[in-house]
Amino acid sequence: MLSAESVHGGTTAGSDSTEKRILSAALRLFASKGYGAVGIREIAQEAAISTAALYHYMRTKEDLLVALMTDRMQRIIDAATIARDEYPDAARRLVGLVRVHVVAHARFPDGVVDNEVRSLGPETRPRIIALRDEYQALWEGVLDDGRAQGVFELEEPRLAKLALLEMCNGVVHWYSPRGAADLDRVADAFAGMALALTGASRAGSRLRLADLDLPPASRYLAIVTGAYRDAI
Amino acid sequence: MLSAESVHGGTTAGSDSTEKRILSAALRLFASKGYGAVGIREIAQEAAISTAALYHYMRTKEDLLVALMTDRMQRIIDAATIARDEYPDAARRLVGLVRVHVVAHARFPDGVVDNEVRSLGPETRPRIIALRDEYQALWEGVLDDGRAQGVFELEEPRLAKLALLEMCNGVVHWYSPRGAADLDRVADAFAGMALALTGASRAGSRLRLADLDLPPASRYLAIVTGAYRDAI
DNA sequence: GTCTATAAGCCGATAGAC
DNA sequence: GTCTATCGGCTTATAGAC
Repeated sequence: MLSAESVHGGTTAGSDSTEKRILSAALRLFASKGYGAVGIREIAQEAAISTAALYHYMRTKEDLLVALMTDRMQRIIDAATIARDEYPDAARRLVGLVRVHVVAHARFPDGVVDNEVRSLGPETRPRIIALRDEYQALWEGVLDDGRAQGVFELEEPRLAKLALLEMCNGVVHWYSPRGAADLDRVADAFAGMALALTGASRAGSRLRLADLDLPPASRYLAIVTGAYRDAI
Repeated sequence: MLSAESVHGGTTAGSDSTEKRILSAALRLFASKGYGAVGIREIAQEAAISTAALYHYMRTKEDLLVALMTDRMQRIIDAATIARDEYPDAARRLVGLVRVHVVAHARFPDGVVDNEVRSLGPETRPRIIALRDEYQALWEGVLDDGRAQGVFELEEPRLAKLALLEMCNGVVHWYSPRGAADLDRVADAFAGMALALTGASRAGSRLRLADLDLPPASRYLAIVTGAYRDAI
């Protein structure tokens, strides 16, 4: 049966396992057309098997969605945690979270997680919501720390968290790849806007991305591709 | 046949016209479940008519979506234009756009416009995209003016526009009404964050919402409810 | 594990009576 | 303008052979 772990690769290089082909096809289709608009025939055809064979790997179509969402959430939580823990200060931590989120959403179809929670039934929804809350807690923690340290100036940290996340989520709606340099540009522009939005400052003057002496954007690309290794 | 104008009321108070009931039911269902997940039987039942009668008012299900999206886009363009033209300076204009957008998205199911463009066919999509571009041009104009006036500090105004719009769109995903005072609080928090994100400043110091001496939030609520009068 | 065949029901849309 | 009845096709999911 499908599970988050089973998304990871493990077959000999060259030909993907049937399971991985199914998950890959489903993710691609769900992301582009929406869960409700994708039929299992379509998934089966894209994975080059029959619809009946599909049911050897999954119990219901919704299981497929849950497996994909769980996998994506766990991967981005992993990547975000790594990025956060690389620095102790809230400003650099925030930049890490933004860069990871933007890069992950631009390079992988992670938008399904944000958009398809409503497609989940009452039994599966709470599990995904819990993962989403875990991820949001990461952001909330950084914002609260930054406020306590006097780095951020936020009147409504909870609303700021939601604003930042939605602003970064939006990337999936308009970003289309134009090379790695372009992705870096977008990720850094968003990191800069996040610093501005949170009112980040040091010694009374506005803190900009360039002031933080961070490693090049490729560092964050590496974190994301690491956490998404063998991802579908 | 359905059109944006026909959404406006005109019947004697008390009982809505069949047309309005249909549009109202469709909008509510599309917004909560997504266009693809809603059947015409469901719309018909919610509007208390048969599916056949539905086809007296529309040609296809997609027509229904197009009519709703066109209506919403035109209304928010109207409201945003009014809010923008109340002040000549870019900072107050930006605050007006943000407040109108947040209030409209929180009080009306305007999220369909943002989320369902992918459900449109190749014939209807360009018409909605054109309206969306018109609305975005309003935002872009304010950002460009503010930059020219030295009020905003933006390295990537086009990305800033997208970030601001997505951040405001996100309100539909988490906002649930807790009274008018709460909506004002959210709208003003977002206006403040927009000023911060754009690096708004005057005489070298950061420009905050309170510095702008704007009328109470009810003014923007009035603009929105005016533009959305008789809206479904 | 994968197939063909099919069940049971919903899909958008239409015919034709009133 | 609204109805009942229905078309052809698609939906999720299953039975049973191999």
